[in-house]
Amino acid sequence: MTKIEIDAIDRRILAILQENGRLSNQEIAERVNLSPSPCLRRIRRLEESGVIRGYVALLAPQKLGLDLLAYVSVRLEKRGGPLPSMPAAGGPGSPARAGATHAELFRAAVQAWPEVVACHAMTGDMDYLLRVQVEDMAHFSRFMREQLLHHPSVIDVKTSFSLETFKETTALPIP
Amino acid sequence: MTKIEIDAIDRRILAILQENGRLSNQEIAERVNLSPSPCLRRIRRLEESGVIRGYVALLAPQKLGLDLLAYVSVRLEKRGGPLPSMPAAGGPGSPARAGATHAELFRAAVQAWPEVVACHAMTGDMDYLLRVQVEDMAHFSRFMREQLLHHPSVIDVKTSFSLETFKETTALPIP
DNA sequence: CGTGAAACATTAGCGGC
DNA sequence: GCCGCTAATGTTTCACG
Repeated sequence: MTKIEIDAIDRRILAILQENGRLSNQEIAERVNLSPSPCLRRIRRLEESGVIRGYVALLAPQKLGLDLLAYVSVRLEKRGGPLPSMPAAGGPGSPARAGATHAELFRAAVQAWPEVVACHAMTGDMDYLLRVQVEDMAHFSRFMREQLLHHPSVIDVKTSFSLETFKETTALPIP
Repeated sequence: MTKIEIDAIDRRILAILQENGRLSNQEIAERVNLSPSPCLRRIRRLEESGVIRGYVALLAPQKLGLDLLAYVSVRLEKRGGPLPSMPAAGGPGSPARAGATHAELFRAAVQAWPEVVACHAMTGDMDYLLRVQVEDMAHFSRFMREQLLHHPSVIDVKTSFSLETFKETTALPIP
């Protein structure tokens, strides 16, 4: 987590790459009025410092048949863990660990569920907010029944469905 | 919105590009056991059909000083628009249009606010869910006062803050 | 689907401001 | 320190078998 100086040119480079991560270094260099080598040096510096976390392709959920997006608020059991003391419990491959708290177990489960594309601990009545992307209501129902509600740490859930998405960007407002 | 067939190799290509959108075509071709040209043809087809929406760089909010993430539920005025009938109201550059509904005005405002990185119409008590990314509580407070609560269509808001993000991926679960 | 060749892009080293 | 040039290397892309 090295501290890093970001000047006006760096900010322009970041703004460009947030919109199109596949532009060639030459193209970017032209747009920021630099020659290719210093431009590339800046990009590498931004990558190595972690300001640029990575490059990804964005897919269209509907084209893949992922027509249902839900936000699910979750409340967890607070006291102790579900396995108070089982020294050698769970064979290899079991996610359960002795001494694991409800929160730890829940977070590990969330990592393993591909339909959960985001999970935050939140202020307010509920403990976690999950963003869940699935094909349809049948899949959502199955996910709730067999995964989320089946999880021993989950006490309560509240779901809201997205009717329509009006804005959805990975581009952050660069200060 | 052309219908498109996606086979097992296409799915592997999509999975790879969702993780790293900057891999060379050669590298991808190797991983899916194809030579570069048919692999590139598949990628182009996925791009042109819209399954691949685009390529972006992902930035680290904290490295940019964007330390506060909030989810804001919004309820809108339902009846009529704020300008019931002003034939030529609003100079050039004004977003207000004669006959615009509250929902239309609100959505246009959301598009123009860079701190709002996502906006969905939702089921449940509230009409919209906004994801808001800002530097700190001072900026959030200013955004609420001067933008969101100042908007004529907004009746009521409820905010939850993210305490910690445990999962956050742009990678969709390919069915 | 695969091959090969031309066009293009990336990257390291070096000199100059 | 940061910029820009050059030259070698690697990658993309297209016509064709």
